[in-house]
Parts: sequence; structure tokens; C-alpha cells
Amino acid sequence: MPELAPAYEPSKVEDRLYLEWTNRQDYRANPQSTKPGYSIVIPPPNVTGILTLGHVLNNTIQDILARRARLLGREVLWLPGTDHAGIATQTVVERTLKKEGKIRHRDDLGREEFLRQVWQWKDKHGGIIIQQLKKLGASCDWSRERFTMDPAYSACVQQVFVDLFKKKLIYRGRRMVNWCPVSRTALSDEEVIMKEQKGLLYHFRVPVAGQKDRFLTIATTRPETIPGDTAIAVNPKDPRYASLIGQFAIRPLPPELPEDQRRIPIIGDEHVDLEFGTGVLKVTPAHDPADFLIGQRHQLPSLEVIDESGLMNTHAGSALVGLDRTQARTAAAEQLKELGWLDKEEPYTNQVGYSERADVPVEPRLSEQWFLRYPSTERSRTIVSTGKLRFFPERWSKVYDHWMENLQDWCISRQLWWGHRIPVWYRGDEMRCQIESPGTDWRQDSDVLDTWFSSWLWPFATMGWPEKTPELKKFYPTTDLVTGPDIIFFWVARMIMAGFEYMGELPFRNVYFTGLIRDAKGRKLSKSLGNSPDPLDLIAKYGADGLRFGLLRIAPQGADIRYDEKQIEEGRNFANKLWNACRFRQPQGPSDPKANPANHARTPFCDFLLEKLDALEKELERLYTHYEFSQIAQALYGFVWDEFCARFIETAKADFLNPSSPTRAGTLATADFVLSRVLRLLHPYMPFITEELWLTLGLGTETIQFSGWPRSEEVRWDSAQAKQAAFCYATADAGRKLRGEFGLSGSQKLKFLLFPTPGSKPSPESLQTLAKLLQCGSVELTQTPPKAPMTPAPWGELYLPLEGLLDPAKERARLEKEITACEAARARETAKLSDPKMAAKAPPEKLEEWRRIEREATERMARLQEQLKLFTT
RNA sequence: GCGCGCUUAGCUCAGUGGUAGAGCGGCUGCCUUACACGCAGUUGGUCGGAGGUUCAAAUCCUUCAGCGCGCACCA
Repeated sequence: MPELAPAYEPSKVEDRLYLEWTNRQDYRANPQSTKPGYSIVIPPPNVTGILTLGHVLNNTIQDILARRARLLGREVLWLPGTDHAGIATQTVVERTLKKEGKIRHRDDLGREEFLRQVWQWKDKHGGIIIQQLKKLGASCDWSRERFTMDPAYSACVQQVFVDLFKKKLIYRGRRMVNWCPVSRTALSDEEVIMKEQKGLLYHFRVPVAGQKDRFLTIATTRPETIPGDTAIAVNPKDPRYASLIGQFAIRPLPPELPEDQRRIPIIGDEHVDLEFGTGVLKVTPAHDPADFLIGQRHQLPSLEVIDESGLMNTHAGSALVGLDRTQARTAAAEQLKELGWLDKEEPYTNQVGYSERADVPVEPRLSEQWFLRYPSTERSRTIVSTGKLRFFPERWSKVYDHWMENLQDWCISRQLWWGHRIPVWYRGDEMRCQIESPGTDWRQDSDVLDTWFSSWLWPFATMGWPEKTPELKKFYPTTDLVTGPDIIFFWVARMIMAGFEYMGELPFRNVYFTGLIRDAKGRKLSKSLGNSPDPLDLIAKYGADGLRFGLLRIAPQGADIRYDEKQIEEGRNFANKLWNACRFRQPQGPSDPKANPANHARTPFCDFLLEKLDALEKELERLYTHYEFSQIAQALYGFVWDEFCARFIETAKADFLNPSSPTRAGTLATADFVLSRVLRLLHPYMPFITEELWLTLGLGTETIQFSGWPRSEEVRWDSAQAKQAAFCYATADAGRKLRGEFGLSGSQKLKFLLFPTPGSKPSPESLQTLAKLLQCGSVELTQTPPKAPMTPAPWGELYLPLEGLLDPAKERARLEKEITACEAARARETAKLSDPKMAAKAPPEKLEEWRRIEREATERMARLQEQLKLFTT
């Protein structure tokens, strides 16, 4: 048996073990297994992405669930893979090629050649995040790794499109969509994020046609769209303007156009808010969703003045043409000023939709797109609202329900090249929706599908759908899904609908939403802020187990996480603590995998530890059903550090150093029994160190991974003994406190005296253990209370004879302070008990408890007062 | 504007009706024969404010404030 190093060195363990596990194919899921199935599909990361702390959190949780399921004897499938991430990947490749000077625009290469370059990029960079997940210890079934652009997967996507088209749920239409002028594609509503923008509200006048000196004043944030205005709208109920409805106004821009070409109608529309601005609205049907609707209601012409790249076109007039939207805004305002139409500019803050990817304002734009009317919406909504599909934390189900209630058709076409091509073919005016080309003279739709239109099939398309595969039979529906609440609409909701539509069943039974990781200042982690640490650096520094445990311990359910590297350091420290606890056991000889403390004479401390282990196992059981991952980590941390190390090991030293001790075998058995269980309980969180210790100590000959989840029924102990141990610990705690108050260090070999509680007679062994816990020279019994500092303790009154060191004044002060505290505690209970209302209404067991506390405080006080008398004379 | 969440020790957070907790930090003392990635002790909170329910409120209700998030066609 190799000797354990003084400190745990993760780098010597992790890669070696991971290789062993994967070479042995420990994570390969067998659909033919008779064991009950457990499955998770990974939220596929962007194929060209790199690991972030968010991924670490998310995948560690999945790994915890998967590893625990294996210990529970399940057949586990954790299915990994990556996403082609249309816009993101295409943008990155295009940018790189531009930077290398190979192209100015992707048009330079043409569609086919550009796609070849993207595939090349994918082959080169696509595996990085997968390798990083392996470093983390992720126990995925790598033999089943999928990519959303795999041929089989693509076939699923096309088939679903054709099917939904046939069901008339997919349709093509010319509508107002969110247009990203940088990526030059349409976006779905979900890809637009509203941001507050500080700008100006411009007030300008327009003359009413044929009425000299009659003007309307309009407030707008977008003067650059004035050339695209095709009407002026007022509310028909507005007494100020109602009479003008039906007349015309002269649009001020572009000024070079003859006046009759700038004549636009004044219309009445309820949409106009009387209170806002001047109550007069310019209507630009081509560049504003609300105006578009007004335009439809009034059959207004649509006049486009901004092109697909966000540049002003010729309709905007000579002063603006070619300018970017934002430049055009100031230019248009300038123009209005010169023409004398501008009344004022005032600072104004409004909400503007931004493209999530390109981080520029989206331009509402009229275009021909494909839309999906969501399928299976009713079932998908009720499955969550009735709690059959559970969300953790539960409150996200409200957010989901609200979105499901207000479903808008999904714009699924993208004007990109990288993605699944839309299976629709054209010849002249004919159109066909089918996977194969109808013939050589047919031209395929040039658009691709939104990436989420492929990911929403992930839970079953990865398992061989549309075939009825053994995988689907065994592992669908999946058990748990772990993801971030930011993609609840993008992905979770849509997967539920696709699951019902194509499998007739929900895709997963539970969804756990992680929190967002923020830095110490509360900012989101991002590459541009430079506050996003590289998980691989953290693994190198603290080990994968340290990173996993440290991060999970501070990841409260449902709340954002304030990340601090200090926490990861603590994770490493904990790993080292565990390592050393085992190192303490190792020199005593090989561990016994079948150790059973029940078969041996034991010290009370063994029973105390077994009692705590039982409580821990029950607690973890409860916490796992609620997905309380950070509290599970806390509970394990506390057990290992406080119960096993601080208490048990200190008392086990007596047995370990004494080969002839009658309780030696029992203490060894307890150590092995408890370590065997605590390593297994910890394994989901810290897979590497627990495996290494398990095998090195010889707690098992096979890997820990399938060694069985500890059951609390296996733990047997004597609770009377455990109580004795608790008294001993409490006595030691009192002694330490007493010594600490005199500023005496542990290294000074002091002698304590114990004046035992009448009737009790502590054994020499227990006095020895007490001395060990107190780290003092000895504890001796005394028949007469000495004149020395004293503290009341469960076993009796503990004295610290200080010979010449004693300062009576100091001792008096100390006693008085403690008497005051006792008095306060007693008074609190007395007050409660003497309140007649309370005495009448509180439950008897509470009253009993309060009486006990009152009694104990009184007794303690009496002892302290006796002691005080000794020092007052 | 509507909805949701948060506010507890210097920091990060547990604690859903009955004596306010943990880790870190601070301070004091220790290289005590598993561990200085450690050990012992200690400091530190009128549980955001105000009302209410209750014998009893950090905990339940109402309301206010601050912060965060989601949804929303006020130009």
C-alpha cells in the first residue's frame, strides 16, 4: 500500500484516474440493462466555445446527480454534445478570416467555400470544451457524443420542419421582424434584450398643408426616420387635434423633395397616447412595429429608408444617404435645426431592443420570414402548472407560465449560411416543402433555421429518433435537466413542446435552474470585463475536486453566486483535510471494507460519531430530494471537519497509540465504517480524491463509483454511550474555554482538577481522553474543591490550578461576567413562564423545555456564585 | 407599468412560529507525534423601516424603502 503524501496533490491523481475510468468505459450506458434508468442530456455548449465558471457549476451539478445515481445502482446515461450556435460561430469565423486579410466579406468566398471554412474551424476548435469537461471529471457517456449538425441530427431537424409545415404550423410571411444590421439576419423576440438608453427627445414642427401658420409639434427619439414617415397620427378623442384628422401635413425631410411628395395624411388612431409628448405621433410603418400596425389599419404605404446593414438609403435624402443610423440621427436633427423646424432637444431615457449577439440596437424591419405557431402548447403549459414537471426553484414555473400564456409565433428563419438549410424548394411560383430536392431546376430556400430550432429536439434527437431505439425506450423521458434560467424560453419551454409533439411525452421530469455567477462586485462574469477566471487555471491551482466543492458550497439554490477565488481555495483545503484524515488512519494497517463497529467493544466516541453519521445520511437524503446542493456540501464539510477530524480523531489517538487497548479494534472498525461511507457520500462532489483514497486505503478493491450509496439503516450505535461522549466533549470545551480566558496556550502542560458531580466516577481512561482533548498534561480527580478558577461542566466542576499566576480580581471579573450571562438566560425563561397567557397557551413540551433551561441556568449560577464567594474574602 | 426575487455578524450566505447560526475575515496564542491547505480561544447582529396576526415572529400578513431580474408596441 503506497503511503499517502503529507498533502493532497490533485495533479498526480486526476488525469490518471480519469483515463482509467474512461478506458474501462465506466460511463457507457447500456440500454439493455435491467437496472432502473437514470438520464440527463447535457445543455450542449457552443461547439467553438471554451469552458466558463458557469459551465463548471452547471456540469458539476449534472455530474453530482449522475454519480449519485450510479451509487444508487441506476443505469446512468449522461449524454454529452455540442451545439452549432449559428450566429456566434459564423460571426467568429467571418471575423477571423477578415482579420487574416483573407476576405472583406463572406460574399467574397461564396456560400460553399465559406461553409468549408466553418467546418474546418469546427474540426480545429470544436473539441476544446469537451476536453475541458473531462478535466472537470464529467462522467458523460462520450461514446454517444452528439453535435447538432451531425447528419442524423440534421435529418431530424428537416423532418420536423416538413412535418410542422404539413400541419400548417409553419408558414411564411412578410412581417415586421427584429433585424440585426451587423449579422444581417432576422432574430426571434427572445434574442432581443431591452436596454435602457440615454438619448434625446427631439421636438419638431410640421406645417399643416393649406393652413398658414398652423403647425403640429411632434416628439421623437428617431428623427432619422422622418423621411420614412407616411402619416401623422393623433388620438381621435384628443380635442386639440381631432379636427385635423383627414387633412395633410408636410413632412420636413428630405427637404429636396417637392412639397407634394412630402404630403402625408393626418390620421386618427387610438394607439396614440394623449399624455405622452405632444400627443402627436409620426408614423414610420417600415421601421417601427407599432407604426407598422397603424399602417396596416390605415392602408399606409411603407417607405424604407434604412437598409439591411443599418445604413440610410437614397429615400433618406442627400444629406443622410450612406450614413449609419446613429450618425444619421444627429445629422437629421441638424438638418431640422437648419430648416427651422426643430423646437427643442431634451435628455430622454428609453428602452431600446438590442441584438443579444452583436450588442447593437435591432432595427425593426419588414421582411419575408418563416414562422412557427408552437405545437402542443396546452399540454406543455399544464404539465408545469400542475407540478407534474417540476421546476427547482419552483418560482421559475410562474415565469414559464407567463410566457406560455402570451406565446408569439416564433421567427425561425435566419439569413445566415451556417446552420440547417430550410427544406423548401422553389421553381417559378411553385413552392414545395420536402427534404430532397424535387429536381435540378428547383432552387432551395437560401435561409437556415434558428439554432434553437435544432436544440429543441435535443432530448430525443440525440437518442436516435425517429427510430424507436432501445435508448429512447430506456432513457426517455430523461430524469433531470440542469440549466440556467436565462434559457428558459429559448430552450426549456421549446423542448417541452417538442417532446410532447414528437414523443408524446415530456422530455424530462425535473428541471434545476442554477444561479448566475457574478464577481465580488456583483457584476456578471464576462470576457470583456476580464473578470472571468479560466476554470483550467483554477483546476491547476486547486484541483478539480477543490474547484467543484468550493463552487458548489457557495451556490445557493435559486440565487446568484458571488464568486471569490477564496472559496475555491477553501475547497482545496477541505480536500486536503479529508486526505489527512485518511492519512491518520493509514499507518494503523489495512482498512477492512467489511468493518462493522457493532461487533466490537467501543469507546463512547465511536457511538457519538456513528450517531452523527446517521444524522448526516438522513439529512443528505432530505436535501437531495430538494436539490439543495450547497447545503449538501455544507453538511459534508461540517461532518468531516468537525465530527470526524476535530472530535473523533482526537479521541481515537488514545486507541491508535496503544496496541493493547481493549477498544482499539472498535475504534479502527468505526474509522473504517465511517470513512467508507463518507467517501461514498462525498464522491459525487469530489470524484477524484474519494476514488484515490478508497483504493489506497483498501476500503474497496473495485472503483468507488459503483460501490453503493450508504443507507442509514446500516448504522447501529448505543445512544447512552453517545451521550457520555457528548458530556466528555462538553467538559473539554469548558476546560479549553477556561484556559483560553487566562491566555494560556495548548503547549503549556497544565494540570486540570475535576471535582466530580456527586455520584459520578469518571474512569482513568476517560480522564486521559479528557486530558488529550484539553491538550494538557493531566486531569486529576480531587475530593476537595481548590481555590482556583473553575467552570461548571457536565462531568463536574473543572478547576485550573494556576499556583502563583492567579489574580483574584481577574477571576472575580470573569465569574461575574458569566453570572450575568446566566442571569440573563434565566430571566428570559422566567419571564416567559410567568406570563399567564403564555403558560396557558403554549404547548406543554415547550413549557417543560423552558423550565429545564431555567433550572439549568439557576444551578449553574449557584455554582458560579459559590465560586465567587471563595474569591471575595 | 405589471410580475418575481433579495435585504440576517466586516464579507458571502444558512435558518419558513418556540434560547440568533456557518464559513471567511479581524484579534490572541500555538510549527501539540493526520493536516500551518493546520490547531485552540475570542471578537462581532435591536435579522432593511413601520404596522398587524399570535401565548410566542428573522420566520406568517399588510405596507414602505433600497437593490436585482423577467415581461411590456409610450413615440
